[in-house]
Amino acid sequence: MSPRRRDSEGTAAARAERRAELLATAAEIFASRGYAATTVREVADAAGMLGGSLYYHFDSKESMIDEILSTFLTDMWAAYDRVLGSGLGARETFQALITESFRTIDQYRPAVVIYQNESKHLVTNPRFSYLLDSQRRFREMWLSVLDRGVLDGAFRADLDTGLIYRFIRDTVWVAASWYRSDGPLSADEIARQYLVMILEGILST
Amino acid sequence: MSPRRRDSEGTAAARAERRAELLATAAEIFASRGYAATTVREVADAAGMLGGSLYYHFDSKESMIDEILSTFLTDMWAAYDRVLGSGLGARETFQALITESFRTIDQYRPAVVIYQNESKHLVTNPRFSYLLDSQRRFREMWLSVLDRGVLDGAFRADLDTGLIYRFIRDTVWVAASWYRSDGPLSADEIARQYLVMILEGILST
Amino acid sequence: MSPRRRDSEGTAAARAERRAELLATAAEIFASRGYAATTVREVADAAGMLGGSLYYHFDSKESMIDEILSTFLTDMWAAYDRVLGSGLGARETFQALITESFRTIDQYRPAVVIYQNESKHLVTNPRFSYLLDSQRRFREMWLSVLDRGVLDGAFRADLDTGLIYRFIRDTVWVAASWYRSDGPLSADEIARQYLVMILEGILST
Amino acid sequence: MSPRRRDSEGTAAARAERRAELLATAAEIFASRGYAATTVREVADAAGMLGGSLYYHFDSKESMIDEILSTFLTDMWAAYDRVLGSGLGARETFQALITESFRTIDQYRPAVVIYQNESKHLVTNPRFSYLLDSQRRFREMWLSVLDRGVLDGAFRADLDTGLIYRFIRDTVWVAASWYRSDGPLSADEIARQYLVMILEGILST
DNA sequence: TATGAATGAGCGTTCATTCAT
DNA sequence: TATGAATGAACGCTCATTCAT
Repeated sequence: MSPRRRDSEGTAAARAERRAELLATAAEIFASRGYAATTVREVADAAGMLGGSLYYHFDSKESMIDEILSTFLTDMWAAYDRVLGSGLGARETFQALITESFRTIDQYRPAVVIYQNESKHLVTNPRFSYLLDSQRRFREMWLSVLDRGVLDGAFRADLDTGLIYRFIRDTVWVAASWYRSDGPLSADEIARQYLVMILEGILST
Repeated sequence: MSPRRRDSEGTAAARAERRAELLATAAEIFASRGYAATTVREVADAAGMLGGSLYYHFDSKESMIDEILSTFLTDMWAAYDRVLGSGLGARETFQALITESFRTIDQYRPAVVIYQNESKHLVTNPRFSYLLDSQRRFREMWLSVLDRGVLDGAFRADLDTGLIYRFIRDTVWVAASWYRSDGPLSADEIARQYLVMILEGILST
Repeated sequence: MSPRRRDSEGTAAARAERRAELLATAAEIFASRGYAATTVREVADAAGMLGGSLYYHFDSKESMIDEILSTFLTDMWAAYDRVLGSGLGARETFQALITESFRTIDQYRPAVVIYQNESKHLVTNPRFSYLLDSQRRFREMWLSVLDRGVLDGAFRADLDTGLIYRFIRDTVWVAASWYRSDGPLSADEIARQYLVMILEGILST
Repeated sequence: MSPRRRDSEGTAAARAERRAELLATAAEIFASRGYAATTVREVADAAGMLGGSLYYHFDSKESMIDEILSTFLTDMWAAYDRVLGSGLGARETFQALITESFRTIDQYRPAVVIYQNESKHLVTNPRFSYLLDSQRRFREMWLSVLDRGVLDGAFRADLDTGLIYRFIRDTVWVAASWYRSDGPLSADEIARQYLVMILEGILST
C-alpha cells in the first residue's frame, strides 16, 4: 500500500468525486463558450491534464454533456415533484415552482445555460431523448397549473395559456444566462420580484 | 437610357437580390443549427451550389453573419428611433417599443435568433463591436423609459429597474425562438397579450 | 462596320499585340510574386479584365508561362547563334556571350527571372522539355568555349571547367533578379565590369 | 537522478530530435519543390504520417520554414562572427568568409536554397523581419571588407564595390542549388577554386 | 491514471477553369 | 471579346478520438 492509497483515494468514491470535478469544469466552459465551440483540449487544460487523458474518465465529449444535463434534470425534477406532491393550490404551486426554478438556476447555472443553448440541437440524437421527455413533462406541468388557476379564478382567463406558459418559461430560464450567485440579488429575491412582475405586472396601482 | 445601362442596372439589382436570397438561406440555417455548427457546405447545399461558390458572393462565413446581423440591427433601430422620436409618454413608449420588437421578430426571426445565440461569442471580435454598442444603447433606452415611468407614477417603484429590464428583454427576444409567422397568433396579438402580462400581471382582478 | 473596326483592330495583328501586352503583364507578376503564388485573377486584374476573360486569349495559366519562356529563349538563342557563327576566338566569344547575356537580361528581365525560379519545377512536365534542351545546349556551348580557351592558352588550366561554367552561369543570370533597366549602370557597363572580374579577378595587380 | 527525471529528459530530447528530423524532411521538400508549391501532406507523407499529425509538432507550415531559416541563419552568423572577430586583414577575411559560406552551404544546403528562393516573398511578413535584418548585415559586412581591401591596396579600385558585392553574393549562394555533399568536389575545394576565380580571374597569366 | 503521438474526417477557403450570355 | 456565376479539386488546419507506454 503506497501512501497515496490512504483515505478514499483509488476507491469508487474518489473516482466519482474526480468525475464530478471534471464535469463541473466542463460545464463551466461549455456554458461560456458553447458546446460545439469548446474543444476537449480546453476542458482538459482547465482540468490540468492533456486532451487524451479525459478519455480515461469519459467515453466522449458527448457523454460529458449527457452526464451534466441528466444530473441537473434529475435533481430539478426531484424538487418539482416535491412541490407538486405537497397539495398546494394553483397560485401557491405556481409561486413554489418559480422559486424552485431560481434555486435550480442558483445551483446548476452552467448546466441550465447549456440546456438552454444546446438542447435544441441535442434533441435530434436518440441518446438525448430524455430532453424531449423533460420538455414535454415541463410543459404539461405548467399548463396544468395554469389551467387549474384559471378554473379556480386565481389567474385571468382572457389570455392564451400556451402563451403564458412560454412567457414564464422563457423569462425564468433565460435568467440563468446573466445570474451570478455572488450578484447583488439572491436567487430567492429575484424569484420574489419576478413573481410580483408576473402575477401583478409592473404598472403601479 | 442605353440598353447597356439597363443591362448593368438589371445586373446590379439581380446581384443584390441573389445576395439577399443567399443570406436568407444562411440565416435560416445559422438560426436552426447554430453558427459554429453550420458548415459553409450546408449553406451552399441549401442554396443549390457548391461550397466554394459561396465565396464568389461573400468574403467569408463571418461576413455572412455580419451582414445578417447588421442589416437586422439597422432596421430595428430605425423602428425604435421612430418610436422614441414621436414624443409619447413613458407607458405609451413602452407599449410601442414592445409592439415594434415583435414586429422585428416577425420580419427578422432568423436574424434575431442568431443574435440571441451568437452575439456573446461574436462580441470578442472587433469586427462585431457594433453588437456591444447596440446592446448598450438598448439597455439605456429601456432603463430610460422605465425610469421615466417610475417618476411619473406609471410604473411601480418597488422593483429593481435593472431586473425589470432583463425580465422584459429576455421574455420578448427569446420569443423569436418559437415564433412562427404562420402560427395561430399574429405578432401584434402576441405583443398585445405580452403587454397585458407585463403591465397587469396574470392574476385575475 | 463600326468605328471600332478601323485600323488593325480585329485583325490578327491586333490580336497578337493584345496577347503580347497580356503576356508582358503576366511575366512581370510571375517574376515578382512567383508563378505558383500568382493567381490568374491577379494577372487579369492588372490587365483590367476579369479572371475568366483571360481564357479567351490563353488556354491556361501554363500556356502563358510557356509562351513567355519560349519567346525569350528563342530570341536569346538567335543572339547566341549570331555570336557563335561569327568565327571569333575563345576569349572574344566568351566576352561576346557575356555581353549578349546582359542584353538579354535587359530586354527580357521578367522572363529571365521566371526562368531562373521556375524551370526546375517546370522541367518535370513534358510540355516544357525544351527547357531541358536549352539547358543542355547552354552547358555545351559554354564548356566548348571554355575548353577552346584552355587549349589555346587563353584560360587557365588549373580549374575545373565544369565549376567555371556554373560560376559564370549563376553569377550572370542571377543578376536578372536585381537588374533594373533604369538603374545607375547600363547592361553593357555591368557586362564590362563582370568581364573584368571574371577574367582578371578583383585583386589589384 | 530519479528514474522519472531520466524519463522526462529522454522524452524532451526525443521530442527535439523528432522536430529536427521533421524539419530536415520539410526543408528538403521545400527546397526542391518550392515552399508555396509544397503541401503539408507531402511533408507529412515523407515523414510517414498524416497531414494533420504534423500539427502536433508545429503550429503551422509557416512556423516550419521559420524554424528552418532562423536555425540556419543563427548558425551562419555565429561562423561569420568568429571570422570577423579574429583580426584578419581584408584579403584573409574575404577568403575566410567565402570558405565559411561554402561550409554553411555544405551543412545547410536545403535551408540555403529555401532562403534564396523564398525570402523575397517572406520578407513582407513581419514574422520574417529577421530576414531583412540579416540581408542588411550581410551587405554591410561584405561592403566593409571590400572597402577595407580597396583602401589597403588588396583589391582593385576601378570596380563598383556594390557590383562586386552582388557578384560574389550571387555566385556563392546560388551554388547551393547545385551543390551535393557527395559530389566530386568538397565544399572546401569548391571554395578554393571559387576564390581563385574571384580573386585572380580565369585568364591564364 | 495520465502522457504523447498519431489518426482521419471534416472544415473554411482558394483558385484554375468552364460556359452561357 | 469580355462578364458573371459557378465548378470541383485541393489546401492548410482543427479536433474528437485512439492507444502504446
